[in-house]
Amino acid sequence: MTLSKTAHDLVDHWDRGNVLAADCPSRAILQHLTSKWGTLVMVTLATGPHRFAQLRRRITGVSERMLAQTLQQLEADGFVLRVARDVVPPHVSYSLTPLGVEAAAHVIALTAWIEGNLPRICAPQAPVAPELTA
Amino acid sequence: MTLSKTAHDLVDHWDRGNVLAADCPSRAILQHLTSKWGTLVMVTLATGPHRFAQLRRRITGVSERMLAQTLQQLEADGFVLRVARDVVPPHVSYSLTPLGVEAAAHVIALTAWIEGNLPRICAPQAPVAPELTA
DNA sequence: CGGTATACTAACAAAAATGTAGGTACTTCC
DNA sequence: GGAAGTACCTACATTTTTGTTAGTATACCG
Repeated sequence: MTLSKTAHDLVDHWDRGNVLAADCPSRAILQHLTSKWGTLVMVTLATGPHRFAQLRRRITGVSERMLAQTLQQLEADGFVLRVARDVVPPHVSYSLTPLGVEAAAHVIALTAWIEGNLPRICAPQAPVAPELTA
Repeated sequence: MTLSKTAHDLVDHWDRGNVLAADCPSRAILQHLTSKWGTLVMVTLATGPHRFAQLRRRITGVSERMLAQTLQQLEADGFVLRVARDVVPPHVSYSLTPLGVEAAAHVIALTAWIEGNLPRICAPQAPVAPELTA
């Protein structure tokens, strides 16, 4: 009986993820973490807990809607922790969970590499491709 | 004259990127690398050169259109190299440039972490959030 | 000779992401 | 007292992304 299917393990046979498989849950997680704002939220929260408005000010360009949505998603995935104090002018604090800290380490490595190598990346090729710029 | 603006350096004063700034070019690069298919293409090409149809078969779920678009973008950014042999049934080979190899290392670290920790991520929380699942 | 494969592009359509505006309930600052 | 700040949500509008279908020129397989 060593090859039982254990049927429930992870909703499916994904005891180990495979992002190249379209229906593997790992792909959804990857999308959340690498979404336009998800990455930036992770990077920012890695520097310490932030309040909603505070995040919004640091991450230039996010709308309230997108920030809220992104935070909820990351919270659902277990990467960020939301702590709300029930006071009258609302006070909510967002921070990374232990799992979030691990994940953040990787996205930070990527963003840091990009930031540090921007000159190399922008310089040579990339002749201002007309429509691919955006 | 040590503080000249050198006006062109990087289209702007971005000698070092800052993804938190909305108009910093690093943010666009980040988007390309972390786009839905961009990440998967990088991961796949990191295992060696691939032809178009080959990539399409390995990355489950991409449409031809998206794959072509993604490849062009990554090529413009200087991460992938496209080599076309002008033969009648077209033969094109895609591979990572040295810059691409460096970038790929980071996205691979992230995807590998996710794949390896899927049980931890899916297990506890994430009670199948109704609409955030997708 | 008909079907399949290659590497795409163009045109059109549908779906998903994102932005905007307005509202809430109450407090602090000027 | 009026303005601004807090942390959001809801509805609506727009933008972006993604998918679908068809087409190209030619060669190989049976």
